[in-house]
Amino acid sequence: MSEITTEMVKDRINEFIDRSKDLGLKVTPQRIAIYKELASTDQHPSTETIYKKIKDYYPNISLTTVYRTLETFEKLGLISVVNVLYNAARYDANLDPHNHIVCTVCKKVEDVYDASFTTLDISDKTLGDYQIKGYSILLNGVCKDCRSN
Amino acid sequence: MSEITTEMVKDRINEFIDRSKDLGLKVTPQRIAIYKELASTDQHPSTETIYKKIKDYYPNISLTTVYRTLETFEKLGLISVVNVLYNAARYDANLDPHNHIVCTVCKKVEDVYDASFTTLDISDKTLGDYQIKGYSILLNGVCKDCRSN
DNA sequence: ATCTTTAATGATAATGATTACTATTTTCCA
DNA sequence: TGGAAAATAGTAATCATTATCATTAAAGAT
Repeated sequence: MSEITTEMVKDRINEFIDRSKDLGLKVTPQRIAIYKELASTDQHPSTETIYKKIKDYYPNISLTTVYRTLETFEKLGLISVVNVLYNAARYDANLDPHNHIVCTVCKKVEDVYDASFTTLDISDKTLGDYQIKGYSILLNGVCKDCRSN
Repeated sequence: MSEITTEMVKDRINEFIDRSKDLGLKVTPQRIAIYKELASTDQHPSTETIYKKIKDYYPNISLTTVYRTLETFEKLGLISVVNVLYNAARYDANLDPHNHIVCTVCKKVEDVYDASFTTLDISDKTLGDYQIKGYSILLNGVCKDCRSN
């Protein structure tokens, strides 16, 4: 939670290698480096950020490889994307309290009106160095259209 | 909630015009068109989608204008962005249940471990045509660094 | 109604993020 | 060890967004 020790990272890399073998993924130095960078931080880095870090000690790794590898890891559930809807900004003129559900396949977003999601008490709560302004809940699933294909 | 009637849209456009005047925003046909498109749908469209819709009846509107205008509206609170973190994919190797807080200024993302956010009961719930797989809560605020600048 | 100031727009270029393509290299199992 | 299949590197192409700047239009003052 607070500190990520080198021991913890080692363990997670070993787990990662085992899971890769189970999944039939080839274990390459690039993949280990990419997983290691991600497992060593709680900063939720972008592809570019990970790429730059690795470049320091693995100068000829390709940016394309980092993109492809993160996508592969994500599809297999080895890592997760913080922001599923990272492709393009999506807007909403409806300012009433509500939340959203996104189809993880086609990225369609629909409104969700559900009291149990709009009554979370975060009033005046302070987390770390943040004064919380609000929150949004994003449910995820696969829509009917995408299930039938 | 279910239907957006032309009456409702008219009302919202009138509100929009009033609020624009209050805010010192010039009321242009482009801005009305953009607001109208957004107020007429619950589809959470992208900039490009809005642009294409308007093109049909306003062929020489500029894509740049749509980008600029949506940003302006958002900054003034006339509309909202569904996905604050739309700039680039952000990854996480930590698969333990937790949530995130994002600084709306610098887009930094930090982990939040708070039982009240990880115990939402959505098990087996079905919403519309979705089978819910999971959910994520994104708190938002302004971090210490960004507040002091 | 016209003038004037100032903001908004349109067109295009530039940048940033991501994906496609392909020849070469590497993993890993027989 | 040898070879099939998968992964990588490098580059080009595409998609989303932002910057620039000359032109146009909104809105208050005359």
